[in-house]
Amino acid sequence: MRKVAESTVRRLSLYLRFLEEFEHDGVATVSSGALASRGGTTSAQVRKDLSFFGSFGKRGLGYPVPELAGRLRQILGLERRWRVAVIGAGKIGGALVQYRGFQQRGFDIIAIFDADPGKVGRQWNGLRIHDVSQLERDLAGTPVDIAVLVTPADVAQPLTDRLVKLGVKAILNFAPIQLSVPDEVAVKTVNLALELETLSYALVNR
Amino acid sequence: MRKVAESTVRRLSLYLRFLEEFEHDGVATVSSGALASRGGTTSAQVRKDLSFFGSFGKRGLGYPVPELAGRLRQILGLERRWRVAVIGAGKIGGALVQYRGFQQRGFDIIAIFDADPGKVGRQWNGLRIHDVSQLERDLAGTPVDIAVLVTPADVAQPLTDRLVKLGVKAILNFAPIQLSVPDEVAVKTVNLALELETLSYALVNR
DNA sequence: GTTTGTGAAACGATTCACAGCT
DNA sequence: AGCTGTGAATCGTTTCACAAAC
Repeated sequence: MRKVAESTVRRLSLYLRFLEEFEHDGVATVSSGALASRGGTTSAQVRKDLSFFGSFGKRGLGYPVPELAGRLRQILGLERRWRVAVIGAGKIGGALVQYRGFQQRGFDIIAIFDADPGKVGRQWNGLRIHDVSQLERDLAGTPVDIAVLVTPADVAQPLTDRLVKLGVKAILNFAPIQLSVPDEVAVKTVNLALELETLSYALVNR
Repeated sequence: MRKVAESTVRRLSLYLRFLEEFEHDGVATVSSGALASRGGTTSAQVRKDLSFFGSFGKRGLGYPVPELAGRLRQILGLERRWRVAVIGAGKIGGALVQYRGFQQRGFDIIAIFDADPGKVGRQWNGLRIHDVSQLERDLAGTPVDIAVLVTPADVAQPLTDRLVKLGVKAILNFAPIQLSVPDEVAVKTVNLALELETLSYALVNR
């Protein structure tokens, strides 16, 4: 079960969303074709994706909606809650902290940090913004699973090094920089400028 | 020159960022290896990526930094400015409007829309928030190249249809939904929940 | 000697197609 | 009859390796 493509994991995440809609509508079983059409892919792709993790369907019938949703939650690690620290209390950090989707999906923001003394001490969503210089002290007894980096590019790498030393095993990075981390740490970078530039490319190349 | 992989375009965008740093530091030429190490890829990959668009280097020497940067800007469509409309004046929309990277890279936000009467009429960064019901009237004489969708999922598709009818040719979508558009319209979806779930998957699978 | 540009090889992901179960 | 599960075929991307240019 090791060595599943990232593209597969992303699709599983989409399938889960669709399954939850089907579940909500009281649909009992769903075919790979139905799942595929909702997700812009093919039925063969859906079956192949699921086959990496087991066989959950019944031939001639399809997949039982609640069971498959449950298995996907299990596979994606959504049956437990994750402890998230947000580093950077700027506009994007603020939007993220407010975003209810985090909580809903099992991601609990347990701490917010910033370097600006004007922001430190303020409350956001009931959480006090801490001084990032106290990162090590404040997180000493508090395991953090995921750090969300929402800082300027120039401090992102040193902060990453500190977070890794604190035992953080996954980083969602919004700084426009390619972070270097040890192999055992997972990083996902969201780079808005880059997304816009792929659109710009698409606009000039047609 | 048609049919270049999206992964290639994304890397070109990264290379451009590095080239601009080299340019700033007064470096005159750069090898594919140097570019690769900054971007977490290989020298062969860099050369292959560039080879889709021409040959810009000198054997034995490397690539002339300012020339290559210029060519990449050209390829990526960053030599002109793009007109961007933001649909949705929520937290994320606000963060985007404030984000200086847009302006810097040639993306001018020319209009903001929202459905909430409490927000319509307010000023954001010198731009008045317009009523989204007036989208067609307000954009009638104003060509929009790119729309940034920052709305709830349930209104994203109908809004997309209206935007496409208005001639928008590219959409940066933050709504957690798979948009359907005609072939000639480019869509990039940024789905934060999905990014978090890939991290969650990485955390449980090691 | 160094580094590009590029066919060819290797690798990885998607699609096909069908046997096997319900 | 319908739909899954999966090897095999196909397609696309990355890496290799080397001749050509400087």
